[in-house]
Amino acid sequence: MAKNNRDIDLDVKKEELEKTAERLFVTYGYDATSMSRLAKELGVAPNTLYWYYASKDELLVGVLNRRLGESIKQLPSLMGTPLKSQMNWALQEFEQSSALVNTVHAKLDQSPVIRQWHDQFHRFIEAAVIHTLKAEGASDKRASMLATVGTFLVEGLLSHPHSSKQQEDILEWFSINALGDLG
Amino acid sequence: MAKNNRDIDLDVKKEELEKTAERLFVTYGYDATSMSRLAKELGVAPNTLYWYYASKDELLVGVLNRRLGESIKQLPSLMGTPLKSQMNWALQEFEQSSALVNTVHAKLDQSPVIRQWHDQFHRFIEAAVIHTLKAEGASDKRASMLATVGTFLVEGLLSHPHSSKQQEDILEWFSINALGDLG
DNA sequence: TAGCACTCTTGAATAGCATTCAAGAGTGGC
DNA sequence: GCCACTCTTGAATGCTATTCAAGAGTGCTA
Repeated sequence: MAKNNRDIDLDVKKEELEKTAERLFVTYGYDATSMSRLAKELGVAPNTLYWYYASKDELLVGVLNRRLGESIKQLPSLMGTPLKSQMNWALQEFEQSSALVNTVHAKLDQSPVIRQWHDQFHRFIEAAVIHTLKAEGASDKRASMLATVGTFLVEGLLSHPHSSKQQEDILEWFSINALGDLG
Repeated sequence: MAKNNRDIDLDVKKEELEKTAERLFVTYGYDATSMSRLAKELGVAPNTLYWYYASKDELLVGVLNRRLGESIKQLPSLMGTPLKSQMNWALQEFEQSSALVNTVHAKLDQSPVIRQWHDQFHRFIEAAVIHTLKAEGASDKRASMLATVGTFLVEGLLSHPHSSKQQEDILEWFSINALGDLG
Protein backbone atom coordinates (compact mmCIF):
# COMPACT_ATOMS: atom_id res chain seq x y z
CA MET A 1 0.00 0.00 0.00
CA ALA A 2 1.07 3.54 -0.50
CA LYS A 3 0.17 7.16 -0.85
CA ASN A 4 -3.52 7.22 -1.41
CA ASN A 5 -4.80 4.24 0.45
CA ARG A 6 -5.44 6.77 3.14
CA ASP A 7 -9.15 6.91 2.49
CA ILE A 8 -9.63 3.31 1.54
CA ASP A 9 -7.60 0.76 3.39
CA LEU A 10 -7.21 2.63 6.65
CA ASP A 11 -10.89 2.79 7.39
CA VAL A 12 -11.37 -0.85 6.55
CA LYS A 13 -8.58 -1.87 8.89
CA LYS A 14 -9.85 0.40 11.62
CA GLU A 15 -13.30 -1.06 11.30
CA GLU A 16 -12.03 -4.61 11.66
CA LEU A 17 -9.86 -3.54 14.55
CA GLU A 18 -12.63 -1.74 16.38
CA LYS A 19 -15.16 -4.50 15.88
CA THR A 20 -12.75 -7.06 17.28
CA ALA A 21 -11.86 -4.74 20.14
CA GLU A 22 -15.52 -4.14 20.91
CA ARG A 23 -16.20 -7.85 21.05
CA LEU A 24 -13.32 -8.45 23.46
CA PHE A 25 -14.10 -5.39 25.58
CA VAL A 26 -17.73 -6.41 25.92
CA THR A 27 -16.91 -10.07 26.57
CA TYR A 28 -13.99 -9.77 28.96
CA GLY A 29 -14.03 -6.11 29.97
CA TYR A 30 -11.77 -3.26 28.92
CA ASP A 31 -9.11 -3.69 31.60
CA ALA A 32 -9.06 -7.45 31.24
CA THR A 33 -8.45 -7.16 27.49
CA SER A 34 -4.76 -6.54 26.85
CA MET A 35 -3.41 -5.04 23.69
CA SER A 36 -1.47 -8.27 23.20
CA ARG A 37 -4.64 -10.30 23.40
CA LEU A 38 -6.34 -8.08 20.88
CA ALA A 39 -3.31 -8.20 18.59
CA LYS A 40 -3.20 -11.98 18.75
CA GLU A 41 -6.89 -12.12 17.86
CA LEU A 42 -6.16 -9.94 14.85
CA GLY A 43 -3.00 -11.78 13.86
CA VAL A 44 -0.68 -8.80 14.16
CA ALA A 45 2.09 -7.70 16.50
CA PRO A 46 0.92 -5.78 19.58
CA ASN A 47 2.73 -2.59 18.67
CA THR A 48 1.07 -2.55 15.26
CA LEU A 49 -2.05 -1.32 17.03
CA TYR A 50 -0.18 1.81 18.02
CA TRP A 51 0.14 2.85 14.45
CA TYR A 52 -3.64 3.13 14.31
CA TYR A 53 -4.30 4.49 17.79
CA ALA A 54 -2.07 6.55 20.05
CA SER A 55 -3.18 4.64 23.12
CA LYS A 56 -5.56 2.01 24.40
CA ASP A 57 -7.87 4.78 25.57
CA GLU A 58 -8.05 6.24 22.08
CA LEU A 59 -8.90 2.81 20.78
CA LEU A 60 -11.74 2.71 23.28
CA VAL A 61 -12.95 6.06 22.03
CA GLY A 62 -12.88 4.65 18.51
CA VAL A 63 -14.94 1.68 19.62
CA LEU A 64 -17.43 3.92 21.40
CA ASN A 65 -17.81 6.25 18.47
CA ARG A 66 -18.42 3.39 16.07
CA ARG A 67 -20.96 1.85 18.41
CA LEU A 68 -22.65 5.19 18.91
CA GLY A 69 -22.63 5.93 15.21
CA GLU A 70 -24.55 2.76 14.49
CA SER A 71 -27.13 3.52 17.15
CA ILE A 72 -27.55 7.06 15.94
CA LYS A 73 -28.71 5.82 12.56
CA GLN A 74 -31.90 4.70 14.26
CA LEU A 75 -32.48 8.06 15.86
CA PRO A 76 -34.63 9.68 13.15
CA SER A 77 -37.25 6.96 13.35
CA LEU A 78 -37.25 7.40 17.08
CA MET A 79 -37.57 11.13 17.46
CA GLY A 80 -41.34 11.26 17.26
CA THR A 81 -41.93 8.52 19.80
CA PRO A 82 -42.74 9.15 23.48
CA LEU A 83 -39.96 9.58 26.02
CA LYS A 84 -40.57 6.24 27.66
CA SER A 85 -40.03 4.25 24.51
CA GLN A 86 -36.92 6.27 23.77
CA MET A 87 -35.51 5.31 27.13
CA ASN A 88 -36.47 1.70 26.58
CA TRP A 89 -34.70 1.80 23.24
CA ALA A 90 -31.55 3.22 24.84
CA LEU A 91 -31.58 0.52 27.49
CA GLN A 92 -31.92 -2.21 24.93
CA GLU A 93 -29.38 -0.65 22.59
CA PHE A 94 -26.63 -0.30 25.18
CA GLU A 95 -27.45 -3.29 27.35
CA GLN A 96 -24.67 -5.44 26.03
CA SER A 97 -22.17 -2.60 26.30
CA SER A 98 -23.23 -1.75 29.82
CA ALA A 99 -19.86 -2.71 31.26
CA LEU A 100 -18.29 -0.01 29.09
CA VAL A 101 -20.50 2.58 30.77
CA ASN A 102 -18.73 1.93 34.04
CA THR A 103 -15.35 1.72 32.35
CA VAL A 104 -15.80 5.15 30.83
CA HIS A 105 -16.93 6.68 34.11
CA ALA A 106 -14.01 5.17 36.00
CA LYS A 107 -11.49 6.66 33.57
CA LEU A 108 -12.86 10.18 33.43
CA ASP A 109 -10.29 11.58 35.83
CA GLN A 110 -7.32 9.78 34.30
CA SER A 111 -7.90 10.00 30.58
CA PRO A 112 -8.51 13.32 28.81
CA VAL A 113 -9.68 11.68 25.59
CA ILE A 114 -12.28 9.63 27.42
CA ARG A 115 -13.36 12.66 29.44
CA GLN A 116 -13.83 14.58 26.22
CA TRP A 117 -15.83 11.81 24.59
CA HIS A 118 -17.99 11.37 27.68
CA ASP A 119 -18.84 15.05 28.02
CA GLN A 120 -19.67 15.35 24.37
CA PHE A 121 -21.81 12.23 24.57
CA HIS A 122 -23.77 13.60 27.51
CA ARG A 123 -24.35 16.91 25.79
CA PHE A 124 -25.66 15.09 22.76
CA ILE A 125 -27.98 12.80 24.70
CA GLU A 126 -29.32 15.54 26.92
CA ALA A 127 -30.03 17.75 23.94
CA ALA A 128 -32.03 14.95 22.34
CA VAL A 129 -33.98 14.24 25.51
CA ILE A 130 -34.65 17.93 26.08
CA HIS A 131 -36.02 18.17 22.57
CA THR A 132 -38.40 15.30 23.24
CA LEU A 133 -39.49 16.68 26.59
CA LYS A 134 -40.22 20.09 25.14
CA ALA A 135 -42.17 18.46 22.34
CA GLU A 136 -44.24 16.80 25.02
CA GLY A 137 -44.93 20.14 26.65
CA ALA A 138 -42.26 20.70 29.27
CA SER A 139 -40.81 24.16 29.91
CA ASP A 140 -37.16 24.87 29.07
CA LYS A 141 -35.79 24.72 32.57
CA ARG A 142 -37.91 21.79 33.63
CA ALA A 143 -36.88 19.90 30.49
CA SER A 144 -33.18 20.37 31.22
CA MET A 145 -33.52 19.06 34.75
CA LEU A 146 -35.65 16.14 33.68
CA ALA A 147 -33.20 15.21 30.93
CA THR A 148 -30.50 14.89 33.57
CA VAL A 149 -32.76 12.73 35.71
CA GLY A 150 -33.65 10.55 32.74
CA THR A 151 -30.00 10.11 31.89
CA PHE A 152 -29.19 9.10 35.46
CA LEU A 153 -31.98 6.56 35.43
CA VAL A 154 -30.76 4.99 32.19
CA GLU A 155 -27.18 4.88 33.43
CA GLY A 156 -28.33 3.43 36.74
CA LEU A 157 -30.37 0.72 35.05
CA LEU A 158 -27.47 -0.14 32.77
CA SER A 159 -25.06 -0.41 35.71
CA HIS A 160 -27.45 -2.24 38.01
CA PRO A 161 -29.57 -4.72 36.09
CA HIS A 162 -33.14 -5.10 37.32
CA SER A 163 -35.99 -7.30 36.21
CA SER A 164 -37.87 -6.03 33.19
CA LYS A 165 -40.85 -5.37 35.43
CA GLN A 166 -38.85 -3.20 37.81
CA GLN A 167 -37.34 -1.44 34.84
CA GLU A 168 -40.76 -0.86 33.36
CA ASP A 169 -42.10 0.49 36.66
CA ILE A 170 -39.27 2.99 36.92
CA LEU A 171 -39.67 4.26 33.38
CA GLU A 172 -43.45 4.42 33.79
CA TRP A 173 -43.18 6.37 37.02
CA PHE A 174 -40.65 8.73 35.47
CA SER A 175 -42.58 9.45 32.32
CA ILE A 176 -45.78 10.06 34.26
CA ASN A 177 -44.19 12.40 36.77
CA ALA A 178 -42.00 14.14 34.22
CA LEU A 179 -44.96 15.33 32.26
CA GLY A 180 -47.83 15.20 34.69
CA ASP A 181 -47.23 18.37 36.69
CA LEU A 182 -46.62 22.02 36.00
CA GLY A 183 -43.66 21.46 33.59
CA MET B 1 4.89 -8.56 68.95
CA ALA B 2 3.48 -11.99 69.38
CA LYS B 3 0.52 -14.18 70.08
CA ASN B 4 -2.10 -11.88 71.44
CA ASN B 5 -1.48 -8.60 69.70
CA ARG B 6 -4.15 -9.88 67.37
CA ASP B 7 -6.80 -7.64 68.81
CA ILE B 8 -4.61 -4.70 69.60
CA ASP B 9 -1.88 -3.89 67.16
CA LEU B 10 -3.45 -5.30 64.05
CA ASP B 11 -6.42 -2.99 64.07
CA VAL B 12 -4.26 0.03 64.71
CA LYS B 13 -2.02 -0.83 61.79
CA LYS B 14 -4.97 -1.53 59.56
CA GLU B 15 -6.50 1.79 60.48
CA GLU B 16 -3.35 3.69 59.58
CA LEU B 17 -3.03 1.70 56.40
CA GLU B 18 -6.60 2.26 55.32
CA LYS B 19 -6.57 5.94 56.12
CA THR B 20 -3.43 6.45 54.06
CA ALA B 21 -4.86 4.32 51.26
CA GLU B 22 -8.09 6.29 51.30
CA ARG B 23 -6.22 9.56 51.02
CA LEU B 24 -4.21 8.32 48.04
CA PHE B 25 -7.20 6.67 46.35
CA VAL B 26 -9.27 9.82 46.69
CA THR B 27 -6.44 12.12 45.61
CA TYR B 28 -4.97 10.18 42.70
CA GLY B 29 -7.57 7.49 42.02
CA TYR B 30 -7.54 3.79 42.77
CA ASP B 31 -5.84 2.60 39.59
CA ALA B 32 -3.30 5.39 39.65
CA THR B 33 -2.28 4.50 43.21
CA SER B 34 0.15 1.61 43.14
CA MET B 35 0.81 -0.65 46.06
CA SER B 36 4.44 0.50 45.89
CA ARG B 37 3.38 4.10 46.19
CA LEU B 38 1.21 3.34 49.17
CA ALA B 39 3.98 1.29 50.77
CA LYS B 40 6.47 4.10 50.31
CA GLU B 41 4.03 6.53 51.91
CA LEU B 42 3.76 4.17 54.88
CA GLY B 43 7.48 3.45 55.06
CA VAL B 44 7.19 -0.29 54.52
CA ALA B 45 8.03 -2.73 51.75
CA PRO B 46 5.34 -3.20 49.11
CA ASN B 47 4.77 -6.85 49.89
CA THR B 48 4.21 -6.08 53.55
CA LEU B 49 0.77 -4.86 52.56
CA TYR B 50 -0.09 -8.37 51.45
CA TRP B 51 0.20 -9.64 54.96
CA TYR B 52 -2.72 -7.40 55.89
CA TYR B 53 -4.79 -7.77 52.72
CA ALA B 54 -4.96 -10.59 50.24
CA SER B 55 -5.15 -8.20 47.31
CA LYS B 56 -5.45 -4.57 46.34
CA ASP B 57 -9.18 -5.09 45.87
CA GLU B 58 -9.56 -6.33 49.43
CA LEU B 59 -7.70 -3.28 50.62
CA LEU B 60 -10.22 -1.17 48.74
CA VAL B 61 -13.03 -3.03 50.48
CA GLY B 62 -11.35 -2.27 53.79
CA VAL B 63 -11.17 1.40 52.90
CA LEU B 64 -14.81 1.43 51.82
CA ASN B 65 -16.01 -0.31 54.96
CA ARG B 66 -14.13 2.07 57.20
CA ARG B 67 -15.47 5.06 55.31
CA LEU B 68 -18.97 3.67 55.42
CA GLY B 69 -18.69 2.81 59.09
CA GLU B 70 -17.89 6.40 59.95
CA SER B 71 -20.82 7.68 57.95
CA ILE B 72 -23.18 5.17 59.48
CA LYS B 73 -22.55 6.61 62.91
CA GLN B 74 -24.53 9.65 61.83
CA LEU B 75 -27.44 7.57 60.64
CA PRO B 76 -29.52 7.53 63.84
CA SER B 77 -29.75 11.29 63.98
CA LEU B 78 -30.77 11.24 60.34
CA MET B 79 -33.50 8.64 60.33
CA GLY B 80 -36.29 10.96 61.30
CA THR B 81 -35.50 13.62 58.73
CA PRO B 82 -37.26 13.93 55.35
CA LEU B 83 -36.02 12.00 52.35
CA LYS B 84 -34.63 15.05 50.61
CA SER B 85 -32.30 15.97 53.44
CA GLN B 86 -31.19 12.37 53.68
CA MET B 87 -30.20 12.45 50.03
CA ASN B 88 -28.46 15.77 50.49
CA TRP B 89 -26.57 14.30 53.39
CA ALA B 90 -25.47 11.32 51.31
CA LEU B 91 -24.29 13.58 48.53
CA GLN B 92 -22.25 15.69 50.90
CA GLU B 93 -20.92 12.68 52.76
CA PHE B 94 -19.63 10.86 49.70
CA GLU B 95 -18.76 13.83 47.54
CA GLN B 96 -15.03 13.58 48.09
CA SER B 97 -15.08 9.83 47.51
CA SER B 98 -17.13 10.13 44.36
CA ALA B 99 -14.30 8.78 42.21
CA LEU B 100 -14.45 5.56 44.18
CA VAL B 101 -18.10 5.12 43.21
CA ASN B 102 -17.04 4.73 39.60
CA THR B 103 -14.08 2.58 40.55
CA VAL B 104 -16.32 0.15 42.38
CA HIS B 105 -18.80 -0.04 39.52
CA ALA B 106 -16.06 -0.62 36.97
CA LYS B 107 -14.68 -3.58 38.94
CA LEU B 108 -17.94 -5.37 39.63
CA ASP B 109 -17.43 -7.92 36.87
CA GLN B 110 -13.78 -8.59 37.62
CA SER B 111 -13.58 -8.65 41.39
CA PRO B 112 -15.81 -10.92 43.49
CA VAL B 113 -14.96 -9.17 46.75
CA ILE B 114 -15.92 -5.80 45.32
CA ARG B 115 -19.07 -7.24 43.80
CA GLN B 116 -20.01 -8.64 47.19
CA TRP B 117 -19.37 -5.37 48.98
CA HIS B 118 -21.30 -3.41 46.38
CA ASP B 119 -24.39 -5.62 46.48
CA GLN B 120 -24.44 -5.60 50.25
CA PHE B 121 -24.04 -1.83 50.27
CA HIS B 122 -26.95 -1.38 47.90
CA ARG B 123 -29.19 -3.65 49.95
CA PHE B 124 -28.35 -1.65 53.04
CA ILE B 125 -28.98 1.72 51.44
CA GLU B 126 -32.17 0.68 49.75
CA ALA B 127 -33.52 -0.76 52.99
CA ALA B 128 -32.86 2.54 54.73
CA VAL B 129 -34.49 4.58 51.97
CA ILE B 130 -37.47 2.23 51.84
CA HIS B 131 -37.92 2.68 55.57
CA THR B 132 -37.96 6.43 55.17
CA LEU B 133 -40.34 6.33 52.23
CA LYS B 134 -42.79 4.11 54.06
CA ALA B 135 -42.61 6.40 57.07
CA GLU B 136 -43.61 9.19 54.74
CA GLY B 137 -46.60 7.24 53.54
CA ALA B 138 -45.53 5.26 50.48
CA SER B 139 -46.80 1.76 49.84
CA ASP B 140 -44.40 -1.21 49.97
CA LYS B 141 -44.00 -1.73 46.26
CA ARG B 142 -43.90 1.93 45.43
CA ALA B 143 -41.29 2.49 48.13
CA SER B 144 -39.01 -0.19 46.71
CA MET B 145 -39.11 1.28 43.24
CA LEU B 146 -38.59 4.80 44.49
CA ALA B 147 -35.63 3.72 46.59
CA THR B 148 -33.98 2.43 43.45
CA VAL B 149 -34.68 5.68 41.66
CA GLY B 150 -33.34 7.69 44.58
CA THR B 151 -30.19 5.61 44.63
CA PHE B 152 -29.66 6.11 40.91
CA LEU B 153 -30.07 9.85 41.31
CA VAL B 154 -27.51 10.03 44.10
CA GLU B 155 -25.05 7.89 42.16
CA GLY B 156 -25.63 9.98 39.05
CA LEU B 157 -25.06 13.23 40.91
CA LEU B 158 -21.89 11.84 42.49
CA SER B 159 -20.54 10.73 39.12
CA HIS B 160 -21.58 13.84 37.22
CA PRO B 161 -21.16 16.96 39.32
CA HIS B 162 -23.80 19.62 38.82
CA SER B 163 -24.26 23.05 40.33
CA SER B 164 -25.85 23.06 43.76
CA LYS B 165 -28.93 24.65 42.23
CA GLN B 166 -29.33 21.89 39.65
CA GLN B 167 -28.75 19.35 42.38
CA GLU B 168 -31.34 21.00 44.56
CA ASP B 169 -33.86 21.09 41.72
CA ILE B 170 -33.46 17.39 41.06
CA LEU B 171 -33.85 16.40 44.70
CA GLU B 172 -36.81 18.74 45.09
CA TRP B 173 -38.52 17.34 42.03
CA PHE B 174 -37.89 13.79 43.17
CA SER B 175 -39.12 14.25 46.70
CA ILE B 176 -42.27 16.00 45.51
CA ASN B 177 -43.11 13.37 42.93
CA ALA B 178 -42.10 10.46 45.11
CA LEU B 179 -44.65 11.32 47.73
CA GLY B 180 -47.18 13.44 45.91
CA ASP B 181 -49.18 10.81 44.08
CA LEU B 182 -50.90 7.56 44.86
CA GLY B 183 -47.86 5.90 46.51
C1' DT C 1 14.63 0.81 -14.27
C1' DA C 2 16.29 3.26 -10.10
C1' DG C 3 15.11 5.73 -6.38
C1' DC C 4 12.26 8.42 -3.44
C1' DA C 5 8.28 8.95 -0.31
C1' DC C 6 4.93 7.22 2.12
C1' DT C 7 2.22 3.52 4.64
C1' DC C 8 2.38 -0.07 7.45
C1' DT C 9 4.57 -3.92 10.37
C1' DT C 10 7.70 -5.72 13.52
C1' DG C 11 11.35 -7.53 17.24
C1' DA C 12 13.20 -5.88 21.01
C1' DA C 13 13.36 -3.10 24.84
C1' DT C 14 11.57 -0.23 28.93
C1' DA C 15 9.40 0.86 32.99
C1' DG C 16 5.78 -0.10 35.78
C1' DC C 17 2.27 -3.13 37.76
C1' DA C 18 0.07 -6.70 41.29
C1' DT C 19 1.43 -10.52 43.36
C1' DT C 20 4.22 -14.70 45.31
C1' DC C 21 7.79 -17.05 47.84
C1' DA C 22 11.14 -18.28 50.90
C1' DA C 23 13.87 -16.45 54.46
C1' DG C 24 14.36 -14.23 58.56
C1' DA C 25 13.69 -10.82 62.49
C1' DG C 26 11.04 -9.78 66.76
C1' DT C 27 8.69 -11.20 70.79
C1' DG C 28 5.90 -13.53 74.39
C1' DG C 29 5.11 -18.18 76.71
C1' DC C 30 6.89 -22.59 78.39
C1' DG D 1 16.98 -21.75 75.53
C1' DC D 2 13.64 -23.28 72.48
C1' DC D 3 9.08 -22.97 70.31
C1' DA D 4 5.29 -20.71 68.12
C1' DC D 5 3.46 -16.97 66.31
C1' DT D 6 3.35 -12.16 64.14
C1' DC D 7 5.24 -9.34 61.11
C1' DT D 8 8.70 -7.65 57.49
C1' DT D 9 11.51 -8.07 53.63
C1' DG D 10 14.58 -8.80 49.07
C1' DA D 11 14.12 -10.95 45.16
C1' DA D 12 11.70 -12.87 41.59
C1' DT D 13 7.61 -13.71 38.26
C1' DG D 14 4.75 -12.73 34.67
C1' DC D 15 1.92 -9.42 33.24
C1' DT D 16 0.91 -4.62 31.31
C1' DA D 17 0.94 -0.34 28.04
C1' DT D 18 3.98 1.85 25.41
C1' DT D 19 8.33 3.34 22.62
C1' DC D 20 11.99 2.98 19.26
C1' DA D 21 14.55 2.04 15.42
C1' DA D 22 14.66 -0.83 11.56
C1' DG D 23 12.72 -2.49 7.66
C1' DA D 24 9.24 -4.33 4.24
C1' DG D 25 5.74 -3.15 0.72
C1' DT D 26 4.10 -0.24 -2.84
C1' DG D 27 2.98 3.64 -5.99
C1' DC D 28 4.96 7.93 -8.28
C1' DT D 29 8.42 10.24 -10.71
C1' DA D 30 12.74 10.93 -13.17
